[in-house]
Amino acid sequence: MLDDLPIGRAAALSGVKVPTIRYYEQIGLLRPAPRNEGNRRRYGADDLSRLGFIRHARQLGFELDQIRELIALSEEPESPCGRADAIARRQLADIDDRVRRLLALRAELARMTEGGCHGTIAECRVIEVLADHGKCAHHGVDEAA
Amino acid sequence: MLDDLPIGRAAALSGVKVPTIRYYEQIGLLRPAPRNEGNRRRYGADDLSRLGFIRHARQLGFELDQIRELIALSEEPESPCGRADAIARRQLADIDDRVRRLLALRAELARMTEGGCHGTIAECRVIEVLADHGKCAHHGVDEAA
DNA sequence: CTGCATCCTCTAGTCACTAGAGGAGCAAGC
DNA sequence: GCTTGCTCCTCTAGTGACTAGAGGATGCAG
Repeated sequence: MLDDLPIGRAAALSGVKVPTIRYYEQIGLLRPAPRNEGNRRRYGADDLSRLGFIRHARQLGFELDQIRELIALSEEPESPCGRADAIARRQLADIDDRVRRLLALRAELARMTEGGCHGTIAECRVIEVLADHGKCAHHGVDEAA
Repeated sequence: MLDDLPIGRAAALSGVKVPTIRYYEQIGLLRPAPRNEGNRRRYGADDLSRLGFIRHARQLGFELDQIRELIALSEEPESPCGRADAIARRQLADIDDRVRRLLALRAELARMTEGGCHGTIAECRVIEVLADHGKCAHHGVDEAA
């Protein structure tokens, strides 16, 4: 009976770690679990289902605030689904952007490591390329500093 | 003369933000800058070059510890470059892995948003798919929770 | 001198967890 | 009943790479 599970069982069944479940409760993504006389949390099927939803959304790269919104939407079955769709589409665009950047970075690293490495640092393409930004093939990709 | 620059100029010329420069000095990636009588940091060409190296490596996704190591290597021109090459190759493999995962996630999101959205939450594929993990096309991609 | 921009240190926050200290509860085995 | 080992509890702080902002000092132009 999925109705009286300790947190360890809930973690095992949901794939979400014990401390992470506590964290989600703390930040309000999961309702506060009722406790037994020993003050231990007790979880039911609804909780497992919620955890699965969160886990799945995290895997898809949604941020917790987006997940919070998706959950709120899921609890209002009569509302229009445009908002959920927009969140997912934005996520899709974000992934596209990240892939594009990663592929550009990959190309540069491949160039760097091309032909292997047979000598010393003084002749090393990896160090050389990092040190000479004129050789940087992706100016404009500014995601840090 | 690139030999007596205040931090703001160094930031502008290197593309690394003022607080980030201070941060890099704090964590030892950048030597502590000499100060003028007003206790303001002064930077020279070598510093700008170092900042450029760090920035470029960050853009390529190297972690600061890896960058620390690459810098140490770059300061020993006679040493074998196998280590730098290995760091870069690992980064390449990491990017490949991330792209692969992102593409799998993209496929699932695309499926989710396919056909647009015309109704309510009760019929919403985004919410439906997140709620039903049997429909999850990428079991095994476990990068969170 | 005033005002504004730049610089300083320091503390704490961001995001999504994660680690661990110190203690309590629980159940099986003796 | 006692012991042992596992699970659970709260709380604090850490991770990585920054980032924000408070409160104050410096420098320069008007």
